[in-house]
Amino acid sequence: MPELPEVETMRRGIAAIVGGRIIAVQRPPCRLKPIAVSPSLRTFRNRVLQRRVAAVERCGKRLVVRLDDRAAIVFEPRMTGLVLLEDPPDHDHLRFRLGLADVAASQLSYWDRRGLGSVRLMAVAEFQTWFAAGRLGPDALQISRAELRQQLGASRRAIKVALLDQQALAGIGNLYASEILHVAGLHPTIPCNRLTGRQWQRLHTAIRDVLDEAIRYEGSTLADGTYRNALNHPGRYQQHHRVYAREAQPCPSCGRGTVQRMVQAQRATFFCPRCQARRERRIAPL
DNA sequence: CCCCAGTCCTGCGGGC
DNA sequence: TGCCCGCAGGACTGGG
Repeated sequence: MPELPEVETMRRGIAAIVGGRIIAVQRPPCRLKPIAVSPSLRTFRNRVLQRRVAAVERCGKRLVVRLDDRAAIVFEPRMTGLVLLEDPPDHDHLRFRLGLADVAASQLSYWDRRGLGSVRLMAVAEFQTWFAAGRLGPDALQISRAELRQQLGASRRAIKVALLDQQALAGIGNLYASEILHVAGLHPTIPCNRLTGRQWQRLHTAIRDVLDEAIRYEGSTLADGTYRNALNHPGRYQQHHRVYAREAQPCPSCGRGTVQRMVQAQRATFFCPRCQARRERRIAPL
């Protein structure tokens, strides 16, 4: 579930590791299937021990810990991964740990309940090649309106499905796709190539507004309680969701529609049929 | 180009 | 009380 706002909150939360020297790389004993760590732990250690953390960045839903030697440790939390300074929620799902010296934070932990996430050490050149190959589109917070339209405009896919395409733009997942379309007043099934210029403008604004708002509330912690920030505190944006997981409840925007749930590309989509009508009400001519 | 189903993985809650 | 099953969905893959 960590999407752009949650990963950005993680990034801000671990800023205190910058300047730290890596003095340990551990994979704590765990009876569960190990998560993907590459290269092997031995090679990983050889390359990162005694290196310093130069910066902590974010690319879409990935957290990038840059080292002082043109390499980076890339955390990809996928559904249930957390990057923490504090002790994790439990030790059964603690998957990976960096020991640090010379900074207040003595360790950085990667915790992942379902274990779908990964930790990869990459040369920065390798990472950039990966971007250049188009595996990851422009970051959803950086993308311009023109770029957004360029990336998605020709597609016949439903706009909701297209927003999840990380090759088109990076950072939006299932939860925020529904929230963004609601704020933009767009029906989730509209094909991208049918959106008008005005609708692209609304979509672009809504992407920025919803993601910024979610970051301000430190992301969304759903009913399962999994998501935590770097200090093991839950997010608060779930209290401000307009449609996500609010099926059959009154729409908080118009107060008259009822939030509907549908399935697109095997994923739940939530929307208000009144705020997000397939055919927009046209402004009455004079 | 794009859609769909299957894969990975664990925990939770519904149904019986 | 327990067990099975479906569901959650991010990234990826193979088939159509």
